[in-house]
Amino acid sequence: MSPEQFSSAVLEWYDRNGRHDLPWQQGITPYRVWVSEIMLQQTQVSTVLNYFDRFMQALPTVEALAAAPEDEVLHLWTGLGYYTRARNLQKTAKIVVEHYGGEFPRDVEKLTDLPGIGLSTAGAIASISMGLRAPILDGNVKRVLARYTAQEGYPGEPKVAKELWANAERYTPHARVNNYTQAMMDLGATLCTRSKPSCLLCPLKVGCEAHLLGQEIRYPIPKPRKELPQRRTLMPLLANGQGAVLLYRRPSTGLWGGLWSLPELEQVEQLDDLADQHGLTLITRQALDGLTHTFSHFQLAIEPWLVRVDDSRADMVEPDWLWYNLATPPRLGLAAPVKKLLKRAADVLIAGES
DNA sequence: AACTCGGGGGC
DNA sequence: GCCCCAGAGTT
Repeated sequence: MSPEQFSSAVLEWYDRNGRHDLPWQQGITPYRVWVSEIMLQQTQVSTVLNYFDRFMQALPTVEALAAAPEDEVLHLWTGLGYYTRARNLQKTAKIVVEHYGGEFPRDVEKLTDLPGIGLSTAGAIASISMGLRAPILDGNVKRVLARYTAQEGYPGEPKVAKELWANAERYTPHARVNNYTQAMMDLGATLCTRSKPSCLLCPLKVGCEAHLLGQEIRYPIPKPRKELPQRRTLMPLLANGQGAVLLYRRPSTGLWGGLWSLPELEQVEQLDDLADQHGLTLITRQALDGLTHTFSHFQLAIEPWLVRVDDSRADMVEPDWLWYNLATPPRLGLAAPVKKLLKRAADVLIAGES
């Protein structure tokens, strides 16, 4: 789509389906738009709704904000987080009052010089409250454009950010910029969402490269993951003469809470201690192929051992321990890699007996 | 380029 | 429990 077709489609959608009732869309002034934009930095609309009107009622003008005690401003901000925003808000209010006569400068560059106002927020204030043709690139627009252009690379990289900004500038129309800016944010917030985007309702689906590829979720490319911490553990599968493996129930809280799992050892020599604790006699041991299991916060390398034991002198009733019969498996919760290992053990034991 | 600031919601 | 959210400032 040409930039004209792009912005027209977005504006038409906005007129029919955009949000027009948000508090900061009423009685639009640079002051109200500015305060809303600062509140909305890294903060969802539903959260800001609980703060905006209260803030405006207490401090209705930039002069009131400039003159307020800092404690009052922070009080009005309590619970919103990122409290530097509140302090910068008042710093900027004082500058606007003392240096600009109470009127925000109609100039993106001068706006970005004010504390707490970066390029995107400056663009939003300039376009929405002043009608200046200024692009924005907040999280919503970033997502919409990254998908529309199937933008490769993590947007945090300067090169990628530069391309996204260039596209943001390219598609920003000369007319109705105020509505266009709001429209792009609405589009990103309501249709072009991070997960489960409503592409069928999207005015840009015709030209959207990500949609064309069926890869909407792939964009924007997420921040590169830091390498996960590595841990290792030994998991012995103690198999008795009846083809059953010893499991224990993990504490109800924490990792694999309440699930049944295999014992864990740091080194194979600890097998003797483990056997002693359960009154077992070791017969043979056999290393199985290792496997890795990835958690959200670390990666676990598992070294499984199939260990045949004699349990004839074992105490059968230990709380939170049981013999899991591989031929007639009971129905209980197993950690994923444990389930996998039990299947392997069953295969080996059956193959070994036949 | 990486880190910090923060509370809340989605999955 | 992560990731992400109408980001910006600091190191």
